[in-house]
Amino acid sequence: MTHVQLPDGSVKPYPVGTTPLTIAESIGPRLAKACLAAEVDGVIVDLQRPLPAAPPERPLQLKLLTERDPQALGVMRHSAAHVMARAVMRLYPGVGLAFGPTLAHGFYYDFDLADRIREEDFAKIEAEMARIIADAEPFERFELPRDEAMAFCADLNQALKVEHVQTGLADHPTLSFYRQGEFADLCRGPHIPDAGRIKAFKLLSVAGSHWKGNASGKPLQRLYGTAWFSAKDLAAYLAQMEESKRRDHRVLGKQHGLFHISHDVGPGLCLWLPKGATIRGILEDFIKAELLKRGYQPVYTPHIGRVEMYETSGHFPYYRDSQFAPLFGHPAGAFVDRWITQLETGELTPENERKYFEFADLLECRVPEYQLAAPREARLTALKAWQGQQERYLLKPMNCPHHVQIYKSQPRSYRDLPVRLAEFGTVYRHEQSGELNGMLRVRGLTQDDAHQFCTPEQVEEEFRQTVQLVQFVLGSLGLNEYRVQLSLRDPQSDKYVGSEENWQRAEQSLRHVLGELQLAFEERAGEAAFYGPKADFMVRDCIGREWQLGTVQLDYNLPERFQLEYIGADNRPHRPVMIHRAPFGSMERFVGVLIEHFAGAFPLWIAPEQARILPISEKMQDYAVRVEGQFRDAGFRVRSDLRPEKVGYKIREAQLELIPYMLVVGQREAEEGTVSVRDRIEGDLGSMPVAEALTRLTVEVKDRRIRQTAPPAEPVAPVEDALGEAHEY
RNA sequence: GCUAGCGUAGCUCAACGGUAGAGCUCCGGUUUUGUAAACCGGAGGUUGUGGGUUCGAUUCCCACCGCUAGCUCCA
Repeated sequence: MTHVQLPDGSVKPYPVGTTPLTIAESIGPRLAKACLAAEVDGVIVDLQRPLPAAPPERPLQLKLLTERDPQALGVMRHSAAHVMARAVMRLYPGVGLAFGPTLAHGFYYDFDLADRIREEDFAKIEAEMARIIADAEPFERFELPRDEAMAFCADLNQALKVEHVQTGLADHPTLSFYRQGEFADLCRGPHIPDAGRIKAFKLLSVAGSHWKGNASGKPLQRLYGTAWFSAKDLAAYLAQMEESKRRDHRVLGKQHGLFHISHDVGPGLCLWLPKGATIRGILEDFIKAELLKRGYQPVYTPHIGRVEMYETSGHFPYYRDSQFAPLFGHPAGAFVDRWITQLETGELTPENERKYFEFADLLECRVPEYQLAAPREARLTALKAWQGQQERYLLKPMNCPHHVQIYKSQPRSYRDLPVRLAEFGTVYRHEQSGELNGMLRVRGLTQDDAHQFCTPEQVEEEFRQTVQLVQFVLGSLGLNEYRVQLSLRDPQSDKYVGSEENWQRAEQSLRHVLGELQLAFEERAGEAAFYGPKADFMVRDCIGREWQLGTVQLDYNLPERFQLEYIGADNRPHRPVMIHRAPFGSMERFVGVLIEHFAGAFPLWIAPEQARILPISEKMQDYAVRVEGQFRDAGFRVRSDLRPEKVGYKIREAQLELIPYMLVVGQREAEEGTVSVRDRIEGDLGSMPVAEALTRLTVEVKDRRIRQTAPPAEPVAPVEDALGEAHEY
């Protein structure tokens, strides 16, 4: 017998091998019909999956999943991926199947296919899918031992699946498959009972991908789709995608003159236009004031630094590929650099080496110690010695080494700690061209950076305060929904530096403080920086999209590498701990996210132009200018629209420019000393004395009030990790 | 960087082998205006760059630059 406990708490016995479906039927036919899958002890399974034995004192926890459960949505989408693959196989015979997992809002399937799938082809694939769904054939699970499974995949001509059974699933003695009509696929499942349960779906896009996500792996075509339990849900999702498009910061940034990326300056290099710069300046002032209150000290550091310093920090060797090339003082600098690299990797043939040697002379790079007959190590030493004597600078990819030098510039006592050095530091990173995206991913960015140097005992308190700062900062901008990701190292990987002990200590501290602050956080292995673990703030915007913004990182490593010290109470030198943190992340990215979050309609305290004075006719110009002066004197960013246009035209324009307040002034206002206030959200608020309007706006700024122009519809919720590692097979 | 698609006036788009067009913006004029668009006129282009095919290229081909989506990456 097995014992099953339902969500209402009741425990009932059933014969072993009973399926969730049978149980559902025993409860009621309507439920049985509505069920899509079941959750047994937290694991989602097929309705037809026999239940294992369980004693009455530890019954199986069974939850029957219907359309109301988000997990069921994930299961259905995975089935939709199978349906799509089946349709593609019918239309493109010989297609190879890779993986087809679910996503937060849909699914994809990777295909190995010589023909190019284009968006024009979607209609016919969707039509084929619709046929398959109309047939409503069941998904049937079956299992095979490894050898048979491999032979089965080979028979189906699915080479990638065979490879995956051999490699990724090497430790699985038996493998499961799902069959649906003529279509069978290696798959962990689970699936919905039959394809007829897919009520609304749509193919979204096609793009390239690689086998097993490896950039050098076999190129595949990835077909993206989404599926829902009702046409209404699908429509809501598509509407949200439209909304994302409407909020695109690149479009709004251009429209409202916030920033510009010029072909002539270079890709990924952001030009802040006056309005964008105003927004950034306000945010910077806001942070600076906050840092002052919290004991930070401002510093400024140069945009370049010696390569050797970044070799010490580890950034240069680790991130070489995504940095701008070093600036060499000697014309042969880059040449010698390549020479060294080739010598080190053994790529250099004796003949080429002779050429290098001759060419070096032409470039007036004289290395007398370099002997072609000498051992390789000696030749390398000679070249490196030459290189060491030359000027070699790096555009700074990180601020930390510079701040470390400031820490080191004087002896430090434990009484001085924590030392908190803050700088809006601009850094340059040569991001891959395909990664660039408006302000969200750029090659030159300014971090609202700071480095805190503290004693090991102070780490937790310092970390706590820093997390609270990030919370305060995000909250001030109306970004109140976020989750914290605790990014830890991948114990398998060798990309991390530093001792095991320090890593454990650092990870433990972060975990402890986050727990204490009662912050919901999830741990992610393999996401840490190479020098330490970090807490990343994943912020949800008003239409439900997540952005990684602020970050707080713990670092026991750089202090080690740079031999940082402070004198302790025992009068002996000790090693401090560093915290790297940036509440916004980068100004570029943060402002980009804010543009999308507010759809360009910034709250009054941030808006580049807070109010515009609109005289009814040219006769009221003098009064308009006088009012403008009064607002400007009170610290507002205002201007007057003195063009000889009708007021309706001026209002329309100001409204489209998302100016928070319009102050209409005509004959009446001029006589009474009032302004007619128009709010961009509420519309006409009527006339009021200038002083009253000033107070109104002043309060709104002081409270940093956030009023959305158009409160967006309830975001379509993502299905989180519905099937975990389902794509593994 | 990879795969695919795309680069036409300041912006949004049309023309797709045969003299490059519209709306908005901009400029000039008329109108002196009361809460989302007054009217008239004008200017604006080496069709991303460089080659090639052709009598003729914005259109077809190649290379480069850039943009977009996705992949990979993100200190």
